[in-house]
Amino acid sequence: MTTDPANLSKAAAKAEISLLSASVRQANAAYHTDDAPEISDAEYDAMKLRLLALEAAHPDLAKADSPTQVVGGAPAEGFSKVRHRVPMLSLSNAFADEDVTEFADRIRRFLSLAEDARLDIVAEPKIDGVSLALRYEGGELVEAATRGDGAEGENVTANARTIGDIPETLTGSVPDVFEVRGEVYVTNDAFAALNADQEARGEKVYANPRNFAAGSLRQLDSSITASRPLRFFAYAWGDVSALPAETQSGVIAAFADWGLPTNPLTRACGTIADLLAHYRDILGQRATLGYDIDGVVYKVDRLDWQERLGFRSNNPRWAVAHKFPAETATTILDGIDIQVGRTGALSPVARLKPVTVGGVVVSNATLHNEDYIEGIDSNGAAIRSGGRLMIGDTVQIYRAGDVIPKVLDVDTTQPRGTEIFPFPETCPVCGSPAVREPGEAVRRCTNGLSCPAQAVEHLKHFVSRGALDIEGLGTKQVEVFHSDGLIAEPADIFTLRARQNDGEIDLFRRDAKDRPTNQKSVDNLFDAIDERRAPELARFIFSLGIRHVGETTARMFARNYLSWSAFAEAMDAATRDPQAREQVISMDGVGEVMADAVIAFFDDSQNRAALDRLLSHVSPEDAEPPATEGSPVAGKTVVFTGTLEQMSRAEAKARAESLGAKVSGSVSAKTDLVVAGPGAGSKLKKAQDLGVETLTEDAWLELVNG
DNA sequence: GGCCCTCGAGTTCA
DNA sequence: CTCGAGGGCC
Repeated sequence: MTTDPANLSKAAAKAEISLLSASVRQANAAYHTDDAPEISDAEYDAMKLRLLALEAAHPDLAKADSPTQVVGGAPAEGFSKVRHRVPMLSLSNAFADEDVTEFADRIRRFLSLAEDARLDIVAEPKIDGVSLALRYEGGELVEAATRGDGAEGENVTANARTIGDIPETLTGSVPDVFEVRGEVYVTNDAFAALNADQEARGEKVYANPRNFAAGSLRQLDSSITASRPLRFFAYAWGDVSALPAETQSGVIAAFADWGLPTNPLTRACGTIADLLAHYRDILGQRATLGYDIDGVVYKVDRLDWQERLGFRSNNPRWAVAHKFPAETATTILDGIDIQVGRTGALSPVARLKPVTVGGVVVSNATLHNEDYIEGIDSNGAAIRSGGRLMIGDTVQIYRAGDVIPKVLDVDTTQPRGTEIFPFPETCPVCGSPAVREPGEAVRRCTNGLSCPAQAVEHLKHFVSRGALDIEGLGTKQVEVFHSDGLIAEPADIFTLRARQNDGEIDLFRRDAKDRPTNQKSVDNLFDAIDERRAPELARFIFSLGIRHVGETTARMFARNYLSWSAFAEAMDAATRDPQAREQVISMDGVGEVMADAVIAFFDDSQNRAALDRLLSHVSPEDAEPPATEGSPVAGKTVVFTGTLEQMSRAEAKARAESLGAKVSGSVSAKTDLVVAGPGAGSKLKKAQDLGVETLTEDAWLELVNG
């Protein structure tokens, strides 16, 4: 029986506090380092509550370093994060047979293979579950992580250990470090039985097996995970010290030898015809497999080719997911609303009579733009048999990629709606004219940041994950702060603390929704804001919301100019000097449209004023120069021209950039190196005229391969 | 001028 | 996730 904290002597309280602090700290460490909690969450919570009570009764004994003072990361608040050493990327999709043929053609082109060269491809069912990365060291399971956003996932090791299919120890000769990747899923029978059980007990009912698997894997109490019949298939790998084979199929075979479950329908195919036949075979077995699949995954078998093919920004070039036709549903188009985006784009959204598609109730669907409602694409071709959408129409919808609801077609067997939706020619938020530039699909509000909708979307973009990523300042908070007049532009975010201290504003509102409800959360927010006063250069450039400048382009600018001042000066110069503008355009990946968008941004006095206000609170960090150690071409500007025989242009560019070189499209005095294959013309001549060093493809390969 | 690849900006629901 | 558009090559 525990004693009321207030009745304890000072000495007894002090002793208990020190004992509990040590236990809580130990539990924290055990949880974070190896994710094998030595005590249950309930015990942990009880200890922490007792500690809090003691400290409250004896404030003079509460130490600054008490575990109760540590913010974030406590087990009760969720899982610790795991950074993936090799990113967990998604796959590009194929829907039609032709997409698969194109996939193979693209690979042949990239590798410069003959059209009839043998290209073995492994096909396997795409399991509709949750991706999981399992790290084995010395053959022992040491860590399990969810995919998360691909770069960082959650540490669910304790839960993974409860899954029968996942071996604690691998058998046979396993490399020192081997990160196995695969899918956690649940069989349809088990899902139905357990969901019925959940319902009978009045607990959460899951919409579909995938959600069930995801929900089960993310239980904070791993005894709950243990009670769920989760299964696992291994099909890929991440960080490894060595590979057991030279082909995809060889590695999968090794997985099976090591005691990992692999999918029995995995097969290497020598021709596209084989591949498509296997696809149809799997599609035919779909209903009787006993677990959900949503397509077939194809991977290039040879690992040396996989390595050469490499990655696009978001997915590997050597794999594709051939998706099954999506499930559709029929409902009524009740109306169309217009949303105004960050760039002023007017986007129509369909309001639908709620309907279940693929286990989820859908009541909205994107309609993209004016033409889409009319039933035509950007070339004016019909995109559906029913023609223009009318309010009241019966429509067929599906979830693109099993996620985004879309209108597929009008059900013309049903009575048609009668009301035409007149697409507005003024902004529904601010009333300014909304114009559609000739040749463009989108109609935009012309009021810029003076339009409240654009202003608030701009703020949301500024704090979003790829931009400044301010914790505690999400979509909801930005909306409320904006409408309550606390922030009008990004700079205002950084004066919140000062204005609060001066009593100019009061963020703290116990009654208002989505406003901080206590001093602690206000302070946390201020701290999170202060943490972003020196943002990475790339994030800062992206956060400005310049048209055509997304995450990738911002990163490219940052890599190129390395500091904010260099970037700003270059853009500034380009507003006055046509030659400086040409220099911007000469960057690989930047053309006239992008360059002019950035230049126009810097040329606008309102933007400049807002930027100056922001820069009085924020100092972007200089970007890291690329890793140049041992690279013979670091920092050099390289141009490829002519036909490359041993590698594709894309491959050459990726390789050069990974060695710290800048790849440009045109030759100038700033060019250090021109790599010329056969058939090189004007660029080679210009290089020779300018006295720029030129290399043959062979010489280039020798240089970079050392 | 046309084709292919990539990026940006829009989107849903739990 | 998808569509439209920009950039670069042929």
